Amino acid sequence: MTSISVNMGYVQRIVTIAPSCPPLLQAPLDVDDAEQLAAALKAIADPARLRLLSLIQAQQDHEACVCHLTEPLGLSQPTVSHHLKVLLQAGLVAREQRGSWAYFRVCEEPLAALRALLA
Amino acid sequence: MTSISVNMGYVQRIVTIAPSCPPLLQAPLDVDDAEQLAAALKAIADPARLRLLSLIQAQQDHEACVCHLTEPLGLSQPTVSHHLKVLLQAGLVAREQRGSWAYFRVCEEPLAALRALLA
DNA sequence: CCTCGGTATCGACGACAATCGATGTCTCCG
DNA sequence: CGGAGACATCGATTGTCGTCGATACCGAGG
Repeated sequence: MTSISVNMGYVQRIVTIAPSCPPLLQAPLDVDDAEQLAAALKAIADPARLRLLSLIQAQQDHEACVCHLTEPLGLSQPTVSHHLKVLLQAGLVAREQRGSWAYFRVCEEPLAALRALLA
Repeated sequence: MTSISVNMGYVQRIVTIAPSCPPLLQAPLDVDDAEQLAAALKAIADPARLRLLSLIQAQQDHEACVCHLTEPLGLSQPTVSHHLKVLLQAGLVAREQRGSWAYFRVCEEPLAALRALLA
């Protein structure tokens, strides 16, 4: 089962794209599957979040803390933190606290699952 | 070259995802590439539009006119027309007028291009 | 403890997008 | 040419989202 958490408005909740959810063009999507897939896609349909994923992956060791991301992104620290939260609750990044710093890594599995559902 | 038209706000414009645009996790995305990719993703990050693509593809002959889509979608005709316009300008569907009816077909190439960029 | 620095949350604001009813446009057909 | 039907556009409304400054939280080090 492919599990993807998504962001529904500002009320965050966890959903699961069931194994029965067919690829987009292979069978008519029911209402629930469409909403879940759309929510997952919304999590990455933002230039700041796409650049965040790309920037994190571009670091050596493929991880970064917030203070290394605000300046290359050109966004304020609260805004970066907000986008990381969206990505975190979408399951697209993982967070690890080490001392005072929070390190983020990209999770590639949900991205691969999304790719598969676009077929 | 992979050409994808996208919807920027309500001002529609055509952009091209250049061949130099690297897959998301293989090199840091520059600002323009990120905006274009996000705009293309936004076109499909909507449950109504995902269901539209799915519904059109589920018809025999893989095409449908608007009047066959409003009822299974549960949306008004102007709303369906609006979503089809977004998909049309994103290059994700093609429109063909035959008599009084407008037939829409899914374009699979842009979807494949999007999948490739998520790697 | 108390401060300091990194990060998250809050509240507000402005922009955008999904939806609909009303209306316009175009095509076919009598 | 005039009516009917299919579809697009317009205008208005409502909800959502990206952004930031201010502030709260929290671990580390003196």
